[in-house]
Amino acid sequence: MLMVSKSGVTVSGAVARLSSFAALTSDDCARIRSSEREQSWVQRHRDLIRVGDPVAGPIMVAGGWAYRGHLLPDGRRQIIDLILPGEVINICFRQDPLAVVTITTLTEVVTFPAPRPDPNDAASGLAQAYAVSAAIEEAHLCRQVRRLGRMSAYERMIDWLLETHDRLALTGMVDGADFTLPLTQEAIGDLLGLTSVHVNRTLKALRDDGMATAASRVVRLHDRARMERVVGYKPVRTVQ
Amino acid sequence: MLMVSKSGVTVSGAVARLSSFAALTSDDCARIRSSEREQSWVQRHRDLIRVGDPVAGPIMVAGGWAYRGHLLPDGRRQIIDLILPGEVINICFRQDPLAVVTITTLTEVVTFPAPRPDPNDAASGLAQAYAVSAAIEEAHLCRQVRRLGRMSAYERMIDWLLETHDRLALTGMVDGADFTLPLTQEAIGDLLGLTSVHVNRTLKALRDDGMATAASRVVRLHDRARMERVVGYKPVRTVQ
DNA sequence: CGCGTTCTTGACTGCTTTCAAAGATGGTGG
DNA sequence: CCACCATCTTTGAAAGCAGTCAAGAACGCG
Repeated sequence: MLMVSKSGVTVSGAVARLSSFAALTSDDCARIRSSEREQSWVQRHRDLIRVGDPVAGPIMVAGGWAYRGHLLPDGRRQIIDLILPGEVINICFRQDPLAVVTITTLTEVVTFPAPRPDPNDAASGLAQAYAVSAAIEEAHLCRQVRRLGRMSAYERMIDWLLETHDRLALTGMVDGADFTLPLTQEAIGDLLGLTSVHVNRTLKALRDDGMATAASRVVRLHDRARMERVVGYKPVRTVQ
Repeated sequence: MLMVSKSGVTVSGAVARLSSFAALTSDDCARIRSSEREQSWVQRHRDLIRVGDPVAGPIMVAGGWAYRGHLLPDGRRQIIDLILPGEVINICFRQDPLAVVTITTLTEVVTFPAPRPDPNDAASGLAQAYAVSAAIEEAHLCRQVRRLGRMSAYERMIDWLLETHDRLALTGMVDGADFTLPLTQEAIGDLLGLTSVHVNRTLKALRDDGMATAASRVVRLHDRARMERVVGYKPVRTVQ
């Protein structure tokens, strides 16, 4: 009865991800599972949250892909970072905060309110899991800056594919070296600071080099070891 | 007796900055001022904090410039974001956290431990000020991604100069349209994802266009209005 | 089956890098 | 006070990576 979109995770994936960040009580897990009932569907290409909106509380993205992004006055779009199914957004440590950045869906998305941790216990498992999740999000932001500032198109693509595979693995959304990637080449370009034309050429180069293929929404990493070597890849550390 | 480096702020600037984020009690301010006594000096080009180091508590950078950065295996350097005098680093909401990124000094730097907020009162003025500070830091990260991903060298330079002027103004470190910028053109390049040669050319273009000059460590914004128009500049909102 | 979106490829342009070398600057010691 | 040296800035010429423009092919949805 509780269905998620095609690119969705079961809530189990999301719980597994948070559990790997901090020890959740069985009550925590139960609260997450029960809030699944309050889920809402959002069409693709819709704003989930706009800059300046009040931040109501943490939100679980149960299924579908979204992004934090920025539109320049002349129409150029930059995708700041992706939000993958099973990840939690709107984690915030300020009182009565306002959103700093707009979040937009790339696919149809299913969300539900994630349980708020006990405000009197900042050390609770749930609060810690959210804090770690936020820290990892920030680490991904740093990686994104590094990618855009100092890597060639070829390196950016490799680094990002590896990172995305690892992130999806946390919620069990990979199948060996394969994963589903519901992004157009234009969206990939807006993420990696390239044109869609050059994304296409770069993917072709990766294919010709036998490193990875991306066809009909499925990515396969053929030679992960070599990809890691080319960009000096290190997974985002678990930061405690 | 308590001296700071040439590019330093008085602690008053740092207190003013935090006070603009949340209402600090006079006790908070007194605690900040009194911790100034525990200050330490760090030479330029030294790591203040290394990836994986345990995070002891918030640290005030009372004087000097530093950066969060990443070194690629082949020596390329990316400056993720700058840390300006009067800003607080190591703000963290995890239990027993480890540093996610290395922080390195660009100039001689003076730091002292910033007071820890009451762990039982997440709504205290100090805790809120730190939380807002961290949120603004993240907003700057997003701006940085946008700059690197979708702006030309010319636009990046303008956008960054405007942002830096605004950030320095929070601690009273600007003199009208002027401010001191203790960075080499190579460091600016590592920040903006450019070579030092192209930084030089870009600054020349800005000078020729009558927008801004940067000579002997002093930047002057000659035509802020036009600079803002060129890049569609909006200051980082106060995010509550 | 038809239409809009997305992908693919070619040819050409141009912004930024690379390589190189000369000039300015600033700090240090004689 | 000045010579000297390292560092930083400035400029030119040439190469290259990625962007732009354009058009045809493939795909997917109704």
